[in-house]
Amino acid sequence: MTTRQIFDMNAKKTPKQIEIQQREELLMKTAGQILLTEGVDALSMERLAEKLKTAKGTIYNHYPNREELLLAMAVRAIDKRQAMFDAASMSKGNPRERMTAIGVACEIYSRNYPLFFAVESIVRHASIWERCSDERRDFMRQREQRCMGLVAGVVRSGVASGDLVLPCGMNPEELTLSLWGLTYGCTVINATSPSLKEIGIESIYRTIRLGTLHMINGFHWQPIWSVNEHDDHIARICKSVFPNETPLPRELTEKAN
Amino acid sequence: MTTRQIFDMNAKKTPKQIEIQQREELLMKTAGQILLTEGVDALSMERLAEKLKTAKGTIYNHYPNREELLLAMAVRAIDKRQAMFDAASMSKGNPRERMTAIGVACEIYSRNYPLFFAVESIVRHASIWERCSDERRDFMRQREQRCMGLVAGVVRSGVASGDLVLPCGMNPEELTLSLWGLTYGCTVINATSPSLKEIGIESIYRTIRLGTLHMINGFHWQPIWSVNEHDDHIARICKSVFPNETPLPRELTEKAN
DNA sequence: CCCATTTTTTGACAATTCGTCAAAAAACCA
DNA sequence: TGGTTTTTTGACGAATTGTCAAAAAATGGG
Repeated sequence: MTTRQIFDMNAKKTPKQIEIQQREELLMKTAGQILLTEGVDALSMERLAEKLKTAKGTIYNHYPNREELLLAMAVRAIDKRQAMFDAASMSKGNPRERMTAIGVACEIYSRNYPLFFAVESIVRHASIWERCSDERRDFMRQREQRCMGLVAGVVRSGVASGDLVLPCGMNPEELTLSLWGLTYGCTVINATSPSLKEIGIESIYRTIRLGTLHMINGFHWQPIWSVNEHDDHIARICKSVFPNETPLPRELTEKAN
Repeated sequence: MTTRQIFDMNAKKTPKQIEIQQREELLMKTAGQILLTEGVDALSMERLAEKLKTAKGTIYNHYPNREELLLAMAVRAIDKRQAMFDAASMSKGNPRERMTAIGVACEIYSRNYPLFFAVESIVRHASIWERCSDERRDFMRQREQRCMGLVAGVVRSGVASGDLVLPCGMNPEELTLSLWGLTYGCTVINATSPSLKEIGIESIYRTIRLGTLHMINGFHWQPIWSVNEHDDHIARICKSVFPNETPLPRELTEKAN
C-alpha cells in the first residue's frame, strides 16, 4: 500500500524512508506557514505541492485528503497542549495552585503557539470533522479527553484535600468544563472578533484571568486568592513550571495601580 | 443591476418583486433545512437551486456567493438573539435577575433554535468570514456589539445600584465577556465533542448554569443565590419574560434530591 | 390588447480544486 | 548489473464555484 509509510513509525529502514519522514516534517512546517501567512483557504494540496516543489500525488501519499492533513496538524497541536497540561497537573503546590498552573498552560499555549491554537479550532469545524476517518476522530477525542481528565484530576484532589466542596451534585468534570469553556470561548471570540479593544477589552487574557479567578473563588476553593495574589502565583508558575517558555506578563496588577 | 432587488426593502412594487421577496423567504427556509438535515457541506448553491427547482443563476441573483448566503442566514439568527436579549435586559427585577434573564435567553436560544446557533458558529469560521464583503462583516460586528452592549448595560446597573463591586479596574465589558465566553465556549464544545456524556457531563446547560451562577456569586453580586434559588428564578423568568417559548427544564435541583 | 423596453431567468461555460491512477522514474537488493 | 518493488508524477474525471449572453417573462405606454 502507498500510505503504509506514514504509520511506519521509528523505522530504521532505508535512506528513502528516512527522506520521506524528513519530508513529512517539512510538510507539516510548510503547511503551518501557509496557514498562518495566507489563511486556511490558501492551504490547498496544490499550493502545498507547489511550495514543496513536488507533485500533488506525493502529498496524497502522505495524507489521503486535506482533512487528514489538517487533523495531523491538530494532533501535533494537542500533543503540545497535553505535554503542558501534564507538567501543570504534576507541579508542586496545593490543588488550587496546580489548577492555576493549568490556566497558565492555556495562556502560554494560545499566546506562544498561535498556529497550534488555530489548528485546533479549524479542526472542530463541521465540514472538516465530518470528513475524517473514524480512527482519526477517535484518536483526537481520546487526546482531548485525556486533557480533560488531567484537569478533572486536579479538581478531585481539591475535593480530596477538603479545600473544595462542590455544590449539590456537581461533579469534577462539570467544574472542569466550566473553566475550559470560559477559557476556550473567550479565546475563540478574541480570535474571531478583532474589534474587542474598541469596546473596552484591552486584553483577553486579563479577562480570562479575572473570570477564572472569581469563578474558582465563587466555588470557595481554598485558599481564596486576591487579584494580586493570583498574579503573583502566575508569575511564579511561569518560572517554575514552564522555565523554557516566554513568561507571561502581569495582566491584573498593572491597571490596579 | 441585478442584485438591487435584495436591498430594496419594503417595496410596494410590482407583483414580480413581491414574488422575489417571497422566494427569498423560501430560500432561507430551504437553506436552513439543508443545513440541519444534510450538513454544511451539502449546502451548495447547486443543491439549493435543485431543491427550489430553479436555475443556479437565480440563486446568484439573490446572493453574490455562498458566503453571503450564509451570512444572510447569520443575520437572521443574530436578529433573533438580539430580540431575546432585548426582552431580557428590559425585564422586571433587580440587575442580577435581569442578568439571569439574559442567561435564560442564551439557553432558550441554543436549545430551541439549533439552526440559528449553528449558523452563528459557521459564520465565525475563517474560511467564510474572510470571503465576505466588508459591509456584511461590519454589519455583523455591529449587531454583535449591540448584544454585548445590552449585557454590559445590565452589569452597569448592577454597579450603579451598589449590588456589584467590580474588582480592581475590571470594567463591565470584561465581566460580560467572561460570562459570554463561558456560555459560548461550553455550547461550542458541546456541539463539537459529542462524547461529553460519557465523561460525566450529563447536560451542558446544567454545567453552564452552575458555572455562571458561581462566577457571579464569586463577584459577590447581590443578592447571592443558592443553587435552588437560581433554578427558581430561571423557571420564573421563562414564564414572565419568554412566555411564547418552550420553557426550560429544572436542571439543578433534580440531581440535588 | 399589442408591442417595445426593461427585468429576470436560464444553463452552458471557464476556472478552480479535489482525489485517482497508470505509467515513468527512482530505489532497492541479490 | 538487472530484475523487482517502491515512489513520484501529472494528466484526468468529477464536483463546485461564479459568469454571462441569450432566452423568457414582466412591465408599461399607447
